Formats: sequence, structure tokens, C-alpha cells
Amino acid sequence: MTASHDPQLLKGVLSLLLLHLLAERESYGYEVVQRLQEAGFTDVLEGSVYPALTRLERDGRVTTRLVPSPSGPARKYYRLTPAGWQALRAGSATWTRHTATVNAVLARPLPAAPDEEN
Amino acid sequence: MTASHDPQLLKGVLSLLLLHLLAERESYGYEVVQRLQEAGFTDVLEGSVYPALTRLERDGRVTTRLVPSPSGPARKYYRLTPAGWQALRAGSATWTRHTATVNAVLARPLPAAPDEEN
DNA sequence: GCCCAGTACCTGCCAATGTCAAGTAGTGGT
DNA sequence: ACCACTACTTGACATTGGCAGGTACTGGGC
Repeated sequence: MTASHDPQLLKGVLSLLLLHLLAERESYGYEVVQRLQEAGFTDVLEGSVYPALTRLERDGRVTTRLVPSPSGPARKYYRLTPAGWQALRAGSATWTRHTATVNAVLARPLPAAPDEEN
Repeated sequence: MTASHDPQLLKGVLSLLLLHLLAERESYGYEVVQRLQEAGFTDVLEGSVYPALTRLERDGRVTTRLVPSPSGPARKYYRLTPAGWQALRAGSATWTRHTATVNAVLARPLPAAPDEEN
């Protein structure tokens, strides 16, 4: 069971995850994808990450610099701006509130399901 | 700062919430919207809920029946099918895994932010 | 010398789904 | 008559993730 993630659940969280990873340390797109996969987001692909990074840059949450690579094309390193740090804090808070609200609903008791002993 | 929910965070969770609410008891769209708002999803509007309910019906997770209302047009009551109960269980499990994975990343230590005492 | 694999980035088209706004209708009060 | 509340529906729109493909640089095998 690869515990495949519902793609929709990633929405809105991906940028938050990227902010956290880049807050841990400056990184480049290709590496960020690998770090996400190691973290358990096994099906996150480049086609989702690069546009998301571009959006973060467009919104002033990260800055970039190019660094030549010893094993391929130049790497574009992303680093948080102060606005990025703030967005990370705000996003984390929103995420915490949101999950708490959802969990509160999901924790409510249910009547017995119709006997479909799964 | 109405602490408004990032709209994107609702994606993929709304249908799960609807399944839970309808598992608690049969309900109709207008009432479901109110129940969601009471639960803390203050900015969930009819325009999001009705299409979501329609999708659930299309996917065979709920069935509907019309009941005349004493105070307006007929109400369309939604009730979970066995497939709906199963989707609720599966969705809850996916949600739990997903939040755990996200939280594991967000819990990782960060270096100090550049001194921008906000 | 050539091709291929790995590294690294970008982009376009598509699908899913929430938001906003508006419309249709039934009921009852003034 | 008009208006407010109940109740459902729909359409245009924006965001964002998935997928597929394309560009380009490095180094190794043949």
C-alpha cells in the first residue's frame, strides 16, 4: 500500500512545505523534489514543484541565485526572504487551525454503518 | 485578518467532511452548509457545497430523496451509500496519514530566521 | 567521435475543485 | 404587491497539481 496521496490534499500545502524545506536550508529545485520524496511525498514530481517555486519567487517569498554544478546545468538555489519567513509562520498557523477544525468534525461520533462488515 | 482559511486547503477535504456530516445523519444541502459553518468553516458557501454533493452522488457515495419543506422549496436529502461509508473510512485514513506526513516536515527544527522581529 | 544516462531546469495542456455571482422557486408576513 | 427567508442550480473564473515533453550540461562506455 503505497498510501498514495489524494492529489487534492496537496493543494495549498505544497507551498508551505517548500517554504519549510527552504527555511531549513537553501536548496535547488531538483534537490527539493528529492527531499520531498524522502519526506514521504513519493509522488510529487518536478512538474508540480518548479511551478510552485516560481510562484513563491513571483510572490517575493524567495530569492534565487544560480550556482554552477559539477554534474550538470547550473543549479538555481532558492532562499527565503523575510516575507517568506513570515509566510511560513502564517501558513503553519493556518495549517494548524485548519487541521484542528477538520479533525474536530471527523472525531464526532457516528451511528453504526449499515451492516457491511468490510 | 479574518484568519480566513486558505481556500486551497479545503480541496480534497470538503468531500470528506460532507461524508462525515451525512454519516452523522441524513441532511440536505442548505442545512449542510449551515452545519459546516457552525463547525468553523465560516466561509464555505453554497456554491462550493452543492457541486460537491452532486459529485458525491455522481460517484455513488450518496443517494438522494426529495422531501417537501414547510418553509420553501423541496429539500433534497442526502444519505450515504455503503460505498459512501467505505469512502469515508478510506478518506479519513488518507487524511490522517497525510496530515502526519505534513506535520512531520513542519516539526523539523529550523535555523533562526534573519532578525526581522515582526 | 557518438550515444546514453544522470543531473537540472522549464513549459504547455489538461483536470479537479473552490469562489463569486446570479438566477429560479416556494412560503409567509406586512 | 413586495420582500425576506428558505432551498437548489448553474455558469464564468482562478488556482494549482499531474503529465508529458523539451532543453542543456557532464561524464562514461563503445
